[in-house]
Amino acid sequence: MSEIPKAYEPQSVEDKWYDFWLKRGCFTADPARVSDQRPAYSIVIPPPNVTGMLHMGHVLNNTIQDILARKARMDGKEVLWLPGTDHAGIATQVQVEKALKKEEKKTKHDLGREEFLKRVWAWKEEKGGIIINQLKKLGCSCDWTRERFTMDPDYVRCVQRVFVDLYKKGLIYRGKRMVNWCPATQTALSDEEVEMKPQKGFMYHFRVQVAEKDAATRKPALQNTPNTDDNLLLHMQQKVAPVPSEDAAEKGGPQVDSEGRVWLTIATTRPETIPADTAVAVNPRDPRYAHLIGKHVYRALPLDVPKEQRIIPIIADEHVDFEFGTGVLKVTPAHDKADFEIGQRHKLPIIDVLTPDAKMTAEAGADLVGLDRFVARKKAAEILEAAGTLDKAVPYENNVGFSQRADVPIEPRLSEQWFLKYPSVEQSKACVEQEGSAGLPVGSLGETTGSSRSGDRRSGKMHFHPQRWAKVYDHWLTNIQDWCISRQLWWGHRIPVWRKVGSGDGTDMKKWFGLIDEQTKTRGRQPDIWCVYKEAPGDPSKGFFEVAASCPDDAAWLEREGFIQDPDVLDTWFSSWLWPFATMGWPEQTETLKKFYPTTDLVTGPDIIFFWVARMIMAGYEYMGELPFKNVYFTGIIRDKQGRKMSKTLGNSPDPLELIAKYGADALRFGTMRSAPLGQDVLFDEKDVELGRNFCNKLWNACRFRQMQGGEVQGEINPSLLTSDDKWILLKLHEAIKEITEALNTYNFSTAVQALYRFFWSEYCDWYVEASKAVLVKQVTEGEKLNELNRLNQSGEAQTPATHLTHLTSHPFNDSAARRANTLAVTDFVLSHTLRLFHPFLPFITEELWHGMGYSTDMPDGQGGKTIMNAPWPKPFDLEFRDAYSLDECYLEFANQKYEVVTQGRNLRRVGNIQSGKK
RNA sequence: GGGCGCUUGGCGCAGUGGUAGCGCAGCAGCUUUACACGCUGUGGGUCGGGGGUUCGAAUCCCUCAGCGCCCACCA
Repeated sequence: MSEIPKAYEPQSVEDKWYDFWLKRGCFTADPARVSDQRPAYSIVIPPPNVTGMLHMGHVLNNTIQDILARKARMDGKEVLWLPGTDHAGIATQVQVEKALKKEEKKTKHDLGREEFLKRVWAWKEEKGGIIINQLKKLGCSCDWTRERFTMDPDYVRCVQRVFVDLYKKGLIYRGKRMVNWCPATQTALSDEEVEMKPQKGFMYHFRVQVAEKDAATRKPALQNTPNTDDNLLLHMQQKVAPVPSEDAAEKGGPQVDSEGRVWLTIATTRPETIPADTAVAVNPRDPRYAHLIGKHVYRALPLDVPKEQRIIPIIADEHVDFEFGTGVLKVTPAHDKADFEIGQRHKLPIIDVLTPDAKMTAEAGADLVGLDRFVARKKAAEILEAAGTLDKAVPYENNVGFSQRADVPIEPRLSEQWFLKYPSVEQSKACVEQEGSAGLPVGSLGETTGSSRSGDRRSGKMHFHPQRWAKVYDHWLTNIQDWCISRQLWWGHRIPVWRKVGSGDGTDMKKWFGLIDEQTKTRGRQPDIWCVYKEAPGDPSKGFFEVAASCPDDAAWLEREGFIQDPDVLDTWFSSWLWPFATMGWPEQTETLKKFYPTTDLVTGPDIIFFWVARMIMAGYEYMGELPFKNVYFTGIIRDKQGRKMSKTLGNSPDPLELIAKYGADALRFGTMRSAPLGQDVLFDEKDVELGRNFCNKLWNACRFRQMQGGEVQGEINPSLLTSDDKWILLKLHEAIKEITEALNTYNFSTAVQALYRFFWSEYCDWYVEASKAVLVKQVTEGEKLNELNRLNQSGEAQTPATHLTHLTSHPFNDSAARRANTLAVTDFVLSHTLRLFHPFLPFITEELWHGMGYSTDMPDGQGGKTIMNAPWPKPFDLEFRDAYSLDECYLEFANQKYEVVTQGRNLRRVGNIQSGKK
C-alpha cells in the first residue's frame, strides 16, 4: 500500500469486496452454528415490489438493516438477513397492462387470463432481478441463497393452507357488502388502500316536492320518532344533542309554494346519484320535518320516468345531522356506505346507477346513461337547473376517498367479496409494549445494557421504536374492521375455493363429502381441504358445494368433477403477512424456523403499520403461537429538501444508483444515516451524500498518513511511554466505543453517526493526528522550541489550534525511537478500532482499508480476522494508564501548560500549569 | 371531530434542568510535508408567543399560535 491514491475511489473497490464477501459465504446463515455461545440474530427484509426500482426509502430502510446485521455479526451472532421480493398484485398488473397497451395496443382481455399471466411472469423474469442487484450495490449483506418470492410454489402452498385453515375456522367468509371499488383497476380494495383527499366541488341545493297533499300541516315533533334499537344505539354512540339548536330550527324547513305544494330542499355533492335515491331522510327529532315523516316525495331524477314512478318515502334516521346542510338527506343505498346502512335499517330498495368503470347505467335515465360519473354530475345539475328545482350550487370542499394505487376517487359499491375476520387480535394487541406501561426494558439496577435490544423476555413483549407508534397500532386494533381480501385481478394468489351446484339432501352430499374424506385419509395429511354446503335461500335442497383446498392435487380432481374455481385473487398483503415464517419453511418445523424464528428486528416505514406490521403480528400468533419479531424500528419517510414526499410525478426522487456511481455506496449510506433522526421524517439533500463522500475521504487519508509513517503494524503499546496526547485519544476512543455501542443497542442511529463523526474528525484527525506529528514528523531542537514558545507567549496566541502544535513539540520523548514506535502503536490501535466501529455504516471502505493497513492479522486486543466482517465489535478497553489518568484530568500538554480540548468547539482551554499542577 | 409529531443562527438538524452546538452556506486567510472531498480564523441565535415551577428552563408544567402527518360514514 505504498502508493495509495490521494483520494478514495469507491468505484474501484466496491464490486471487488462484494464479490469477496459472497465467495466466502460471509452472508450465509447456518442454523447448525447457532448455540449458546453463538446466538441467532435474524431479520426479514420488507420485500420490495418485484418489478420495482430502488428509491431513497429503500436506501434508508436497508442501510439500517445492514447496519444491524453487520453489527450483530461482529457481536459474534449467527446472522440471518432473509431477502426476497413481493409480487405486488395491483402494482405489477397495472405495469404490465400499460406496457401491453403501449406496445401491442391490447388489453388483458384480448389475451385472456392464461396468456396474460404468462406475460406477467415474463415481465417478472425480466425485471425481477433489478432491485435485488441494486440492493447488492448498496452493500446489503443478505443471505442471497435464501431469496424468496411471494409467489414461489412453496409460498403459494403456505398462502393456500392459511386460507383453508381460516376458512375452516369460519374466519374467512363471503359476503355482499359495501366495499371500496376502484373504477380504474376495477377491483375491490381494503379500507387501508383508500386515501382521503380534499376535493373541490359544489354543494348543490335542489328541491323535491312532497307527494301528499296534506303535507303543509305541522304535527308536534318527537311523536313520530321510531324508537328502534338502532336509533337508540346511534343516539348513544353519536351523542346527538336531543334537540336541534335554535339556530338550526330557525333555518330551512319545508317550503310551501303559492299553489300549496310542499317542497324540501336537499344538499348534495353528488347530484348524478339522484336517480339511485330510494328515500329522503330527516332526523326524527327535527321539529322542522317531523310532520313529514312517513310521507313521500317525488325523486327529482330521472325526468324521463313518470313522476308517479319516482315516489320515495321520507324516513326518520338518527344518522341525519340537522345542523348540516338543510337537515334533509338523500338516501342512496347503492352509492354511499352510510346510506347503505340507513337502507338496511329501513329495508329500502337498492338502485345501482353506476357501471364497474363508473359510468351511468340506463337506470340513471336517458339524459345521463353512458356518461362518466363526473360528466354526469354536471349534467345532472344542468337538468335540475333547467327544471327549476336547483336552488343554488355553492363551491364546496370535502374529503373524498382515493384509490391509493390508481389515484382516482373510489366508489362505494355493493359487491360480493371475501372477508377475513382477523385472528389472534387480543394477543396481538397485548404483546406490544405501550408507553408508560409496566415492564419497560429498564431494569431495577438501572442497567440498559442491550435489554431493549433483545426484547424483554420477562413480559414477552414486543417493542416499537419509537414507541409512540404503539399507540397508533393499538388504536387500529381496537377499531379493527373485517378485511376485504379478494381482488378482481388476475396477478396474484388465486382464491383456492371451488364451487359446484348440487343438492343438499341426497346423493351429492354423500358423494362430495365422502370423496373429500377419502382424499384426506389416503394422503394422510392435515385437513387442508374443507367443504361446506350452502343452501339456496328458501330451498334447503338446492344450493351449492363450496370447497376450499390447498393441495394442487385437489384442484385437478375438483375441476374434473365440474367444480369451478373462484375467479378472484387475494390481496397482496394476504401473502406478505405470512412473510416471517413462510420464508423459513413453514409449515415444516425446519431448523431455520427453530433457530431463527421469532426474528429479532423488523425495520420498516410507519406507513405500512396496518398493511403489514399489524397483520404479521396476528399471523405470527395464529400460526407460530409467538410474536414474529421482538423489535420494530420505524424509519422516517424520506422527503425532498422542501419537505415534499418523493414521487415519480414530481421527479424529485433521486436515483440511488446514480448517487452511488457519483459518490460511492458508503457515502450514500453515511449521508442518509446522518440525516435520519430517530423516527422523524428525513429531508433528503444531495449535500448529505457529498458530506458522506468527504468523510470517507478523510478516513482514507487518515490511514494514508499512517501508511506514510512506514513500519509494520505496531502491536504492543507501552503504557509507560504514553504521552498526554496518547492518553487523551485513548480515553476518547474508549468513550466513543461506549457511546456508539449504546446508541446502536437502542436504535439511536443518528446519535451513533454523530459520535463517529465527532470522534474521528474532531478528536482523532483534528487533534491527535496533528499532535502526533510532533513525534512522528517534526524534529525540533530545544532552541527552536524556546523561540516558538516565547513568540507565542508574547503574541498571546496561546490558544492555538491543532496544526500549530506541529511546530512546537513539547513532548519529552520526541526524539526517541521507542517513543515513535509507541505513537505508531497507539495510532494503529485507534485506527483498527475505528475501522471496526465504522464497518456497519461504511462496509466497503473499511474492508478495503482493513486489508490495506494490514489489520487482518491479530490486533493488540488479540482478536482479528481475514475480513473485517469477522472482526469483533470493539469493546471498551482497559489500559494501565487509566489508573493514573482519570477522565477528569486528561488533558493535552502544550507549552508547559495543560489544555482541555473542547472538541465540539475545537477550542483549547487552558486549565492549568503542568509544573504547579494547579488547575 | 380525535390522536400524534414539529417549531433552536440564512438552510437542514443535535441538544430533556446548570455558561447555546453540528453540517451546509457566508466572510477573512492558507501551495502547513494525510486530505482543497482539506486546514485556520471569524460573523451570525432574547432556542415560535405568553404564563408557571425552580437558586437556575431550549430542556419540566399550563396555554396560545403556525406547520405537518395519521385516524374518523357529515350528505
